[in-house]
Amino acid sequence: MMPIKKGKVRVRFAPSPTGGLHLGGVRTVLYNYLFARQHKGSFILRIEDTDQGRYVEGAEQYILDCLEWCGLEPDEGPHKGGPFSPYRQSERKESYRQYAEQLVQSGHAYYAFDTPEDLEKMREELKRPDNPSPQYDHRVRSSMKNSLTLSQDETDKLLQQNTPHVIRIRVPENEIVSFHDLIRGEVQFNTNSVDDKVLLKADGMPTYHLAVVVDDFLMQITHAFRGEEWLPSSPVHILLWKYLGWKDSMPEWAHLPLILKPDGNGKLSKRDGDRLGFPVFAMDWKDARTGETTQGFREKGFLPEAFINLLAMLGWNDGSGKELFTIEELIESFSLDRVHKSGAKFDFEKAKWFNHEWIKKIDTPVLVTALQKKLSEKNLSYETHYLSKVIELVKERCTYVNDLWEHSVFFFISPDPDVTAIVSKWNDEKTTFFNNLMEVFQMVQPWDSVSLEHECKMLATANNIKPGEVLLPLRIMLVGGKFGPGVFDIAAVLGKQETNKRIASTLQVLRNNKVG
RNA sequence: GCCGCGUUGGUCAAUCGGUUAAGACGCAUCCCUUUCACGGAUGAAUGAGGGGUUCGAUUCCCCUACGCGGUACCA
Repeated sequence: MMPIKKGKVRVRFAPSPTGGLHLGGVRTVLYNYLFARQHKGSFILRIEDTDQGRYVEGAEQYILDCLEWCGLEPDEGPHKGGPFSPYRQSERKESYRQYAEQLVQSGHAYYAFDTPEDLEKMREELKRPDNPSPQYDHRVRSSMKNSLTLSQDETDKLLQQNTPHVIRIRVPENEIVSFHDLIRGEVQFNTNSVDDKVLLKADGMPTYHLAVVVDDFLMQITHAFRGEEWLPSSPVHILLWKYLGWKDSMPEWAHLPLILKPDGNGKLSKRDGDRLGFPVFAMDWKDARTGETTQGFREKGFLPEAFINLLAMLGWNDGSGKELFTIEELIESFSLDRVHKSGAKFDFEKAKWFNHEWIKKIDTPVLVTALQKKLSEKNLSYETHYLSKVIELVKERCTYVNDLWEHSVFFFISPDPDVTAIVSKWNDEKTTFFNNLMEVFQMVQPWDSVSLEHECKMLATANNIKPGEVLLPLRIMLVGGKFGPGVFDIAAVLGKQETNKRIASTLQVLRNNKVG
């Protein structure tokens, strides 16, 4: 059993506005959500709606739509408020400066007046083959223009003149920062390899480093889950919790393994999806810069249940070999100590398998609704009862929800039978047989698959025809080609009138064909 | 370069010192189905390398190799 902090569990998800909700992002939300639900806690959505200081149109709505589709409803968030409003980054920006100033007062941060050019010059001058990217750290800060090297008067003067400046954390020399990660155990860093990260930018906006710590503290977050790419900056965050005097309120950390591209290694990116032909976003994602839209899992025809299921299994399992989980079962059995340490390559074939399984498993009405939507696009309308029967027959052959239509068109539109496969073997005996079959079908009671098959085969035997010789023709008459579920199942659903109508019309086609 | 994290079949992975090293996806073959799928059966395929510790290491420790992540006034 995982040691849980005292007090109510509070977890948060804080997506950036420019990335779309990709696989890794959704998995992070999912694990947050599962953990919160399991511990009867709160799942908080804190949204970043600005990028480089500019408001990103539609970012918030996109995130909310994705979460809704996935069924991962936050308990607190920008759209529904909560005790720690506001939940939008753009509405919180005013409050960060005081915390940065507080750190300056206590000696754990300092003002830095270096211009971007100064920084570039420093990096260029200190660059060595064995140190290609020099950091602004305890070794170099003494030779830079900041409140540690300037006198108090000079500093005050620069501040009064509104000289552009940032506030940087003053990382101590040669100290060990260690913390416990719920997934990785004890993790240690020597502060000598940690640089003096900017906390407050020249435009007055906080960097992520300051913002997460302040926000997590103010929102009383108890458990912080994020991608493994954040592990290297965690010592900065730990130091901030300590220097702000909040060490006792620091959340438990969990750095989740990365989701990797299927070929080669490396983090999965949007480009990999484009390149390899599969979605990486939960829903269609329109890139604000290029105006390009990339297809999402929803639009591709994935069931949210399947999407959630496959994502949950990418980095976690319950140890029993079970792979199909409902969200309730996931809440029940999820545990952080069974989350893997290493990244998992995304396998789209396996993702398709999950969806296929879920299409077979999900309640028919869900699929009926999906099919109805497609039908209304075609200006067709059928009653639910009929659609349910159709879906029962075709769902097991569908990988995507969108396949339902293609696999069932012939139930709604009379096919144009492709007689090429049967015309060469056609003869008068078969014409007679099918004429008789229509008469037999007219009488058959009850109109179900078993009776139809029985009557058809009886008639064939009586006419000295092998059943196999008439089965393919019958299929082509009813569905138009060599595909689809069992012929008699199809006939049973189509009904007496429609079945006979299709037999008759194909007979007509064959007659014309012969004449022609 | 430095710092950190990781390494069981092609992929996802079980094993928490003793197993013929599960299972799933994919692949191959066969069966079922007088279509196509579904389904069933079978098969090929795995502990990065080297040292320890131990009666015994895939499992614990160290080194090496490899991979990934970070090294920004991006997140």
